[in-house]
Amino acid sequence: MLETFRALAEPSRFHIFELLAEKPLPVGDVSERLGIRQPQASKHLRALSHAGLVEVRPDAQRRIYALRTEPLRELDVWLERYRCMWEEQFERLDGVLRELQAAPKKPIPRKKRTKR
Amino acid sequence: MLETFRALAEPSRFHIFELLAEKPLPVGDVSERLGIRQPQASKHLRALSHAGLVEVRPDAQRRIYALRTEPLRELDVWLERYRCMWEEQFERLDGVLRELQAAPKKPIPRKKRTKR
DNA sequence: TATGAATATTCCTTGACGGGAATATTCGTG
DNA sequence: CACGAATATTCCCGTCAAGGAATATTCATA
Repeated sequence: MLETFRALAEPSRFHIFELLAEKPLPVGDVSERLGIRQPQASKHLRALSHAGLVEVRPDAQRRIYALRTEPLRELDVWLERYRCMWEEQFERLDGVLRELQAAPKKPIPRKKRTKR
Repeated sequence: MLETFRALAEPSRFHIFELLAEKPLPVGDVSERLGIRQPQASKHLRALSHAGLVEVRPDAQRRIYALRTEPLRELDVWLERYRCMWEEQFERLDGVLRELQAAPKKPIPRKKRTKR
């Protein structure tokens, strides 16, 4: 879970991941389509692989990288716990705002920010 | 999206997020229950806030932090694109393995890893 | 308005990480 | 078995982020 987040938090890796969503690609194609150098592509792919987000299939000297969606399934399972809070969220936010604006118990502070 | 990943990739922040899933808490309680110092708690909460994952409600000198699930909704939307690949994934993985083991076109390499 | 509680911010140091360049490795082929 | 293509690894460097300690800020209250 944390590994998944860490891996996808990197812009290039996220980009690579989405690129591989179309279809599996060898390292060369990835580096070319991302506009990054081959070593970086290899590094990022290794990171993604370490996180279980991609899998490798050797093809001669090439290595075809393809998506692995299992970590995403875990992510989905984790999200499941929060789905029930989605509608509730709006109500609470709305409620809080309403409460704050309708009945300000505290007097308005006179100190003003002069930062800008 | 990237911000969400980056924020939750940090163990302490992930922990805080899950803690706040139970109920909103002031900074002191967060730092105490996480076993981290107050300044770090404030910092992490600021990061989470910057990522839109929590919201603040002032209460006297205290600040009550509560979950915001909207980024998770975005995450869910993003996941949507990959859900259709979940069953497909198993078939493909199975297919590749079957193909590799049934008809190895390439001769088995004689170089053996002596790493271990 | 001085005080204490709760929280935020700053400064500092250190370790992790990404990019660049060079080099090593793997693999098919002649 | 030497060579070239594709990829991986290593070394170096600059940056960024996290933790620790100290300090600043905010707020209610007496």
